[in-house]
Amino acid sequence: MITIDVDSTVPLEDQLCAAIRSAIARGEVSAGDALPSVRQLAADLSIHWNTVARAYRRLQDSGLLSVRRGRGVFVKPLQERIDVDEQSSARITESVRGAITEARLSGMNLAAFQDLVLGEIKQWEAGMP
Amino acid sequence: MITIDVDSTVPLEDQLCAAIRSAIARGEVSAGDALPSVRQLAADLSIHWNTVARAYRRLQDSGLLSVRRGRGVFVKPLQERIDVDEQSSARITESVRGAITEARLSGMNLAAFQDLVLGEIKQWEAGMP
Amino acid sequence: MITIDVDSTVPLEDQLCAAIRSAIARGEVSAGDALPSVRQLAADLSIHWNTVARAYRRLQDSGLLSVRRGRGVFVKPLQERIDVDEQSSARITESVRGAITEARLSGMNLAAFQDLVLGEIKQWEAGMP
Amino acid sequence: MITIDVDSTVPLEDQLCAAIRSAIARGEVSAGDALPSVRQLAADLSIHWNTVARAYRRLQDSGLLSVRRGRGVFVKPLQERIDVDEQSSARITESVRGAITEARLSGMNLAAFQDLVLGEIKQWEAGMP
DNA sequence: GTGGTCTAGACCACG
DNA sequence: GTGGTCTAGACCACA
Repeated sequence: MITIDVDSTVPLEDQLCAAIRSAIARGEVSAGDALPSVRQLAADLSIHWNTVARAYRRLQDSGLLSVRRGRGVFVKPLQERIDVDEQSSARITESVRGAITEARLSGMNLAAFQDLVLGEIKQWEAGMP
Repeated sequence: MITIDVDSTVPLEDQLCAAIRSAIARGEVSAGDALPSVRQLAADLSIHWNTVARAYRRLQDSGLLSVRRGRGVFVKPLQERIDVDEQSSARITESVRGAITEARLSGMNLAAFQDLVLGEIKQWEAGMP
Repeated sequence: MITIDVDSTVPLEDQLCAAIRSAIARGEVSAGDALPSVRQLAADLSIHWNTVARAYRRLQDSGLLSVRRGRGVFVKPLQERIDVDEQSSARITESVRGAITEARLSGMNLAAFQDLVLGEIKQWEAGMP
Repeated sequence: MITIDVDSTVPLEDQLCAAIRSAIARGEVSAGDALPSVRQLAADLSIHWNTVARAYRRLQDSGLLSVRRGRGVFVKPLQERIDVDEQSSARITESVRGAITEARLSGMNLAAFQDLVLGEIKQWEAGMP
């Protein structure tokens, strides 16, 4: 399910991108699936369809979606995605370091953090088919 | 070392906050240490001092820094910080999930991700005094 | 061989026109040769036959193809083509300038660019009957 | 000088991108120079400033410009551009082949084409400092 | 002052 | 029907 918070200071477009990325990552939509049309999703979220179109386009540019005029929007299969190799590896590491930064700043115990991470990974594992 | 990227779309102010948080988290500056003055840091980074002042202000509001007029800016010790438990726990989890999302989107192996995280944690451990 | 990229932002119709023009230019199909039928080509490319029909129509209008109902689609001989002198000269110059713009933007050496062009021309020469 | 044709079927945004690329390539604006502000250029061209902003952003994404909120828009020096190596080389070759395609389609003589290209290159040379 | 985001709605071209 | 482009103008955040 894709949801956004119109009261957040984070731009709707960014929220949408994140929500869709997350939905794909969690497997809620699979490769080849069609996403709601620009106008449909906009209506569901009560935002302007232009905002949805911009988010879809950004995700196409980053290789996650295939936006086809007159056809609709589709999730690309993993192997056809562009950035799998170079960029994404760096982005994952960056993400992990960001999490560690948060943990250290709040004085979290090293062991506690490790538990947290392993717990989240377990949930990931559990959700897998 | 605090660096920023003037070409990024991320506001300089946000970048600064993140960079200072990260420096504190990595232990480059310790509790009680003084940070460069607003004008000094602004000159070092070639940005407007107003931007630095606003970033310092935000970090003060979130309890990380102590800004004393005429004295300077100092890193607060952990126990004096405000947000240790309440918000930060949620933020850490959010961060970890973000990392997992990235990993899944790029088709990364579960075990590989776990290795990556544990490796980063080890580096954290090693850097600790 | 005619290929298209359904994920491109460039309209399929435009891609098709360009691909056919290129195939003719490269001599893959010669004057008098028949092109695949609208429905045949559409099936080969997995696109709507309407799109193919429109592309053929455009190329007919620009004098490259001859579409004969019930017979098929044929490549016109050069001398029967319409636009040999008038527009095309301008278009060629425009094309060349575009290439030069690209070269300059990427800081390419003048001599290197000249070599590149002469090399490509040689390939053209070699491919000629 | 940056001009566009509002009657063209080519999107204004695309025309703008091309015009700015060309202006940079021809050396009308140099590395470090400021471009007109979004609203200024829009007023000059009698189009909406949003369209200008989108074009500027695309050129930033492709590494040609540096768009700084609150500061303005600047031309990046060559060495700081992103795509100099891999992509642009392919794009130049593609461009050259496009020009050759046009030439062959219009039945242009091989020697004539070569002359045309060398002439254009001379103009490039002449315009260089 | 700058650019960024969002809404609103017209109009177009593609499939 | 789809998405794409452009205009228009409000509102915001940054420098």
